[in-house]
This record gives sequence, C-alpha cells and structure tokens, in this order.
Amino acid sequence: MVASPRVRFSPAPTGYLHVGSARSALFNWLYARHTGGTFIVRVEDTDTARSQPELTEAVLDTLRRLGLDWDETHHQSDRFDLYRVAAERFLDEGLAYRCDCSQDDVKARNEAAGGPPGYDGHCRDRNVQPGDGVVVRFRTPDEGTTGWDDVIRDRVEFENRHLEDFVIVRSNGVPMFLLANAIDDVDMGITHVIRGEDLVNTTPKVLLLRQALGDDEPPVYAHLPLIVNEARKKLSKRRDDVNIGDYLDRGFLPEAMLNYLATLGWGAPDGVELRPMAEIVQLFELTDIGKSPAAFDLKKLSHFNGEYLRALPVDEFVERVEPWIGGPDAPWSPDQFDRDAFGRLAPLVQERTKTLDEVPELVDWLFLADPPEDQASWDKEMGKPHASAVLDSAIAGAEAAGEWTADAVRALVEKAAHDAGLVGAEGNPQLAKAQAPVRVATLGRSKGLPLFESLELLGHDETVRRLRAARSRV
RNA sequence: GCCCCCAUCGUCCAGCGGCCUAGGACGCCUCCCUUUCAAGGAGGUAACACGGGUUCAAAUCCCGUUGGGGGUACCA
Repeated sequence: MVASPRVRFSPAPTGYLHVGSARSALFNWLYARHTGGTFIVRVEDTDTARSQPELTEAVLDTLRRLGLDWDETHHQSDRFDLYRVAAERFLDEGLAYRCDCSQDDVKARNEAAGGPPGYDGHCRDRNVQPGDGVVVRFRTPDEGTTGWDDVIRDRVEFENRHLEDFVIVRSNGVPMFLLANAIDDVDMGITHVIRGEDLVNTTPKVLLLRQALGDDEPPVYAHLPLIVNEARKKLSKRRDDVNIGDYLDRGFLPEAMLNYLATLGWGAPDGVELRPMAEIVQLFELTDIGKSPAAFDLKKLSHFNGEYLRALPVDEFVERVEPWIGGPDAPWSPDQFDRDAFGRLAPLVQERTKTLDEVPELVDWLFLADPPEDQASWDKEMGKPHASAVLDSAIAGAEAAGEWTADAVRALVEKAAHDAGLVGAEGNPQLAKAQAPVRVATLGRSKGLPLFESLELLGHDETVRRLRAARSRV
C-alpha cells in the first residue's frame, strides 16, 4: 500500500517570506491537503552565523497570515548531533574525508591549472587530521551518472564526474545543508520533494548522500518553474518586491495572494483561474504543473484582489479595512474617525478598491478637516470658464436647501448646470460637467466616490463652508 | 567556461498527432451604461522562436540552431 504523502517546506531564516518561497510552500501545502498527507515545516537553519530565532519567526508568521497551516515543525539546529554522527560514519567508511584547503588555495590551484571552478579533490588521499580550518568533504563518484525522474521535468541526469567533493561539515563543526537535508528527508519519511528549480543541481548530491545513508527509495521530486520578474530574471530581493508580508501590509488579501500564486505554474483543468482555495485543493495535481518560468504580474494580482474584495460581504470588508482606517496608521487620529459614517460609504468604497491601502484616500475628505487637495484636479476644473458660475449656483442652492439628502444635492447640481449654461441640445443639464468643480471644491479630487451621496454625509454646513472657501480662491 | 533547465498572445494558463482559420484570463483599445472614478455589459488587439526530420496529418513527437533562465560557497 502507498504511504500517505509527507511533504515539507524548508525555509531558511531570512527574516521574511519570499514570493517564490511562498509559492513553494503553497504547492507543498496544496499537495498535502489534496492527498490527505502531512505538511511539514522544517526550518533549515544550519548556518549558525546567520540564523536567529526572530528571523525564523518572521517567516513562520507570514505563513500563518497566509493561512498555510502545517502539521509538524522541525528545526535543523535541534538535530546537529544526528548529522555529526552520520558524518563520522562517512569518515569511518571512507565515504568522506577531511580537507584543510582554504577557499583561496582551491581557487588558486584551479586558476593555475586553467581548470573549471570547484573543488579539485586535492585532499582525497592526504589523510588530513582534525584541526583548525578542516572541513569534511563527501567523496563523489568519478564515473557513472546520478539522476531521477522528476514529476515536472521528466528524466534529469548528471554525470558524477561533474559533481565536486562538496563540504558536508564546516570547519567549525557545523553541518552543511545538503547533509542535513538528505538525512532529514530520509529520517522524516519525506515522500515528495516539491521545491524551486533553482535547487535541481543540488539534487544529485543529495541523492548520493542518501545512497551513502543506505536509503534505497528516494522521494518523488517535483522541481517547480521559477517565478521571474518583467525582465525574466529570478525574483530577487534587491531588484524586486519579494516580501509577501509587504504585500499583505499593502492590503492584498491572503486568499487573493494564494489564488494568484496558484496560477503561477499551475492551471486547473477547466481553465478557471479565480476560485476558492477549497476548489484548488481539490483540483491540484503535481502533474498539471508546467515547466517554464512564470512572470509575477502585479496587475493581475491586483485584479484578483479586487475581485476578492468585491466578493466580500460589506461588514467583512469593513472589518478587513479596519487597520488602514481605524488604527494608528490611518492618516487621521482615531477620534476623527467615524465608524458609522464609514459604514455608510463602505459599499461605494468596496466597489472601487483593488488594495486596502487605497481606502484612506477615498474617504479622507470625510475625516480630515482640510482634506488633501489634488493640484492637477483643481487646475483643470477651476480653470474652466463655467467653474465660478457653477460654484455660485451650488452655494446658493445649498444654502436654500431643505432636507439635506443625496437627492437634494443632485437637484442643486442640476440647477447649477442650468445656471452655468451647461445644458445639452435637448435642454438637459450636463451633470458630468457641473459636478466636477463641486467635487473638487468639496472632496479635493476630480475622481472618487459618487458626489451626491458623499456630500449628504459630509453634511450641509461643511459642504457650504468648503464651497465658499473654494469659490473665494477661483 | 562548465553543468542543468526552458521555449504558444506583452503576461499567466489551455492545447498532450487530426476537433486549431490556436481557446480562456490579466493588460491594452473601442463602444454601451453612467454625477467623476470604478464596477458591469458588448466588441477588438495580440502568439505556436527558427531549421530540419518522423507522419496521410505536428503547436503537439525527434534532432539541431537560436534565444532565455538557473546553478557553479565552509548560503539555502
């Protein structure tokens, strides 16, 4: 019988979750959930010089924010003894040897010999004894090939002679990731290794290590196509926005993020891209993953996010925006914020936002005494010949208004259109033109929420005040 | 340099020998709706890198070329 799949996501403690890593985590998670298997998070923190608990925690935290829950947690730093024992055994069995060459030595010899970079096997038979600056290297075969049947890439093979004798234990006694990786995959019974294509070339080394460990049943490997930027280069920390946490902070919803990431390299058989995670879990198959690199498209992600945002029940939408409008990061102080007023605008806001961080500027005119004024909007609308006539009429209309409702505002703008001569061929008011100066005067921009409803909420007095103030400057 | 991989619209995904005058999605353009902006509706734009095979038939299989990418650490 086939054992239940066990897959692992192996982040290095970098301090943030990378877009590419998140996609790897997602695909592992999808496979585990699809098959009823086990999703393991194994922190590969063998680099003691760089690893810090906070950095690891930041990565795990983002995984949690995304909703990628896991079943087991392991830290390689807890398992060093296991790796050291194995290294000792390799040494005893002649599968590994000590080496005291410095990196400079190796490099110098390669250059002198005009040979390719990489370790040249200098210490293979020198019987180097333990000491300062001494590492342990794994002896790779000189002949033959090492390969595997990749679910995504079919057969991949390397000639052993191209595999250098790589370091498995550093000179400070700390094991290297290849050793830890091989041992853990065997020890933890990992059945499927799903990871980025940038790791293919380490696979033969791990396979060799597994053989040395006595393992005769390697896992199924699935090397995912890379996620690249517009320039078709692997996403990098320097050039690109790769921090998933940043995206979440900008107001991309975790579910939209995951849905989008799922479309990078994978496609549902029916071609439907935008769909609930539950369906993706159900449909996900490793065999449906493509092999060519996929570009990260922010526009498409934004579209997905907008779809998810609009699909939310209004009160949940309000709940989700809370951090952007009701907290310390909002452009206004908490006492300036009126939750009920926002609630009335919410449906209109929801329809117009692609990311949650856009929300404040859609409603700032309501909560700020002097809302930001868009200079370009002002110049354009107030510079038109009819601007002052419209404003004069609007002020008069607002002052004379009875009950202050959206309909009342509409009526006043219609009248302003007539008064300013903004009428169509059939004598109908040109609302689009007439509302523009009023909008800029009161809401600060030529684009935004529907004017009539907005002014109803702004209130009669404040509306008049802003209209007057604007008029005096035209 | 060496090793490994990839190759369908600008981008993502479909196509796994005939159903392809290549389909869907994002973007972009046009129109409709409309108090702005969105949203929505209707259209449109745009691709099988090239060259050889194999086959009655190739986007689909094979080889080569070209192009692109990844790796080449006492990082993972």
